[in-house]
Amino acid sequence: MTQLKAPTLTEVSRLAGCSKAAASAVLNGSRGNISVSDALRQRVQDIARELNYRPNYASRSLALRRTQALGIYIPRGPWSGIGSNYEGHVLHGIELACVARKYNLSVINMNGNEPPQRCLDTLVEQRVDGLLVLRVDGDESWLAELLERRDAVVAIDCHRPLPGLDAVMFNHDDAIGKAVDHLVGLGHRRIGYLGTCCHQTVPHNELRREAYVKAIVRNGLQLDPALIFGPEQSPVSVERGNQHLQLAGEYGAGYFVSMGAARPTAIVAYEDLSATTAIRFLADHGLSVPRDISLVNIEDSRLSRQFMPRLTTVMHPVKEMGQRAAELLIDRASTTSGQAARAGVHESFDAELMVRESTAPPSAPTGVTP
Amino acid sequence: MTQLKAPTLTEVSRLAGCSKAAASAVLNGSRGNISVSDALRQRVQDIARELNYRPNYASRSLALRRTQALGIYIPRGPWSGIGSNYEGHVLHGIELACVARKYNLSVINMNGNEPPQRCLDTLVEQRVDGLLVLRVDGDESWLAELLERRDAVVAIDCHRPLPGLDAVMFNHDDAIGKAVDHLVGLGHRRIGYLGTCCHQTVPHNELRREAYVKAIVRNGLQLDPALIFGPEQSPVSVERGNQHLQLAGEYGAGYFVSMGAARPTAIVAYEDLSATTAIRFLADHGLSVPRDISLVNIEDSRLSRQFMPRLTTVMHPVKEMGQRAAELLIDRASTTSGQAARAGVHESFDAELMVRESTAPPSAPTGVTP
DNA sequence: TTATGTTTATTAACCGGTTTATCTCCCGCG
DNA sequence: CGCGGGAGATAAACCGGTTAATAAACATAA
Repeated sequence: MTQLKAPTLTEVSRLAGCSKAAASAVLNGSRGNISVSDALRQRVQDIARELNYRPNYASRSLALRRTQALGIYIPRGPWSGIGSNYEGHVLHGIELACVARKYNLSVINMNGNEPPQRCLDTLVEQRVDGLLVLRVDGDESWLAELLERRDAVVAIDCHRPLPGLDAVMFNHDDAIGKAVDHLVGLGHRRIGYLGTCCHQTVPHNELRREAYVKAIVRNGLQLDPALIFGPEQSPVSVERGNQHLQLAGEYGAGYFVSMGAARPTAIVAYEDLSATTAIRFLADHGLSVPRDISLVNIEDSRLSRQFMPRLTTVMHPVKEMGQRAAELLIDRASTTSGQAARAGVHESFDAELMVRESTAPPSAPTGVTP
Repeated sequence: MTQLKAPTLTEVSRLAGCSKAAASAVLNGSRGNISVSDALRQRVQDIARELNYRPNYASRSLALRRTQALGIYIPRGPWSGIGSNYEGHVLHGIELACVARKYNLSVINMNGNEPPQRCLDTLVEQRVDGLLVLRVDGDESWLAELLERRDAVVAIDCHRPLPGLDAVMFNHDDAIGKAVDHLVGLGHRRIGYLGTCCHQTVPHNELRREAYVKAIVRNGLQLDPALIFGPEQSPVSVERGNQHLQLAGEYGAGYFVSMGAARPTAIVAYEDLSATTAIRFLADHGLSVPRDISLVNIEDSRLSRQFMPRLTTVMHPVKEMGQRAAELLIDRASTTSGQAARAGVHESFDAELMVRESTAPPSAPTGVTP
């Protein structure tokens, strides 16, 4: 069941006593050669307002070969899909850009319920003018087809630059760098990295680990591989899934605790679920954060801000990234230049350090031996 | 810029050597009187597959006067808009239903960036076949117009039954009842309610407070108005906004602490931001949860599960509610019965109690005097 | 006076599907 | 042989907009 029949342009023009073409020209700045007198213009506008006329979307899209809509594809990832802080902020940014440019947002996938191939369909069916793809990590073969077809696509958080693909990306070096610098500034010398324990490829983890290594070296510290917790140090092979971040926190904390006096005095932790689980584990083993060990978390959330202690966090401007991505996409979608070669714009976003309660100067002298 | 030209039905029919009508009938079970031979059917299907033909969405919508799309409107509320656990789960459920029924999801508003009147436009423009509206609380006058036009609308979490409006709703009585029963079962007799401190109407808060009163009475306990924290007990008039939930936690905890020995031995808290802030305040004043005071939280989130202590929570099946709402809407949108009088279906959802670490038997004898 | 332009429109052809009305076979039946 | 009827198709009219082609009216210039 649908509403009472909506007024059409034909009706408006009939009531205004003019042609459809004239009415059309009035109700949206026509790009053609049609011009209208002020009197007629006024008449059409009055009638349209009176009838509460709105152009039929399907018809307009059909005629214009343009939908003024963007699609968004959010694959299920190591995070919890939409509902996580990350996706929420990205969507907020995207929506801001869409509202500003009068675009609509069409959801293709929000929770991994649909295969990525559905993106292809959506574009071929011309439901949307362009596509935003979140978190391009593992297999991006399906993206290749989109790029080949010269569709408008922008990736948000693409783990490595893909030729010809526009993307907004995290500057992991900056984020981890700021975290490490902060800890070094507090006097820490033995800084651990608590990554994931998932054996499947999780690109962020690798990029962040590399960033950690760079930051340690840049600060003139001794790089100790034993201070890095990753899948190799995990006692159990963990599948990517709901629980793997918590398990990383637990196993990672266990790993560091088992080092005894050689354990790090500070930890950079991959994500807030890991970080908070780690803190709980440390507490269960008599270690208090930040008294006995400091911890910096990557990415922000309510959890980071509400936890006891509140987590010192380095966070990316996720909302702004979403907004920028949507702007890039709308630009690309509305560029008539058509088949021009793709440049592949890559924009990288720095992070911000939020100093809260989970970091403090090391309690013991910063030597290696107890 | 857009993709290489997509194949049209006309092209398919030309290559198959038949009419558009025949091709159309093959590629979607025609409801008309057109029948096609197996040979032609096969030929058309082969060609369509080869060309990777997909019907143009706008054209199809125009001809069918139906978009197979649902709109979702999420006003900015006391919660943080999308990105919160609540919205995330609702969306997940909605998406499940849409995928199952082959509907698309179009976003009208996710973060309060657009006024509700935009819903009207979207429906008049026939962008969507129906509308899901989240969290109908304060002013619902704009909804009246939609109902008048007999548009397909389903509300999710509507604070009170609106005549003629389909809705899925929280059963607050059940949720708060389970929370209070749990505490009573543990031996608590003085149970407080920590609501909001926002003077503006927040319907959930009122409904939950009423549910609290019913539950206390039902359990044969003495109803003590002093055990209810609401806007009247708040030292400061707080505007609805980002911080009001945290402030409620702080002021509410402060209020209960100030009661001295007469303070409740257990608290039912409105929301997890309030609950965790309250726990922090109590800790700052030497009161430990659950040792000195128990706390049950309403609604679940990562925060509830990761906090120390993990929060005992009563939670509604939000995902299922979203799913059911979308199903109701799709039913209503696809019912051709048209102008039939609106029944106004209301479905109420019970809650589940998750017992975790923030509740325990009261430490002191349960009398009123110290 | 005639050529030239400008303003103000209209007509009709799209866009790419769906569907109604119609038409032709071909078969069986009386 | 004549007729009804179903299977198998087609042509053309929609759906509701946009726009190229065109034309009428009028002013201006040569």
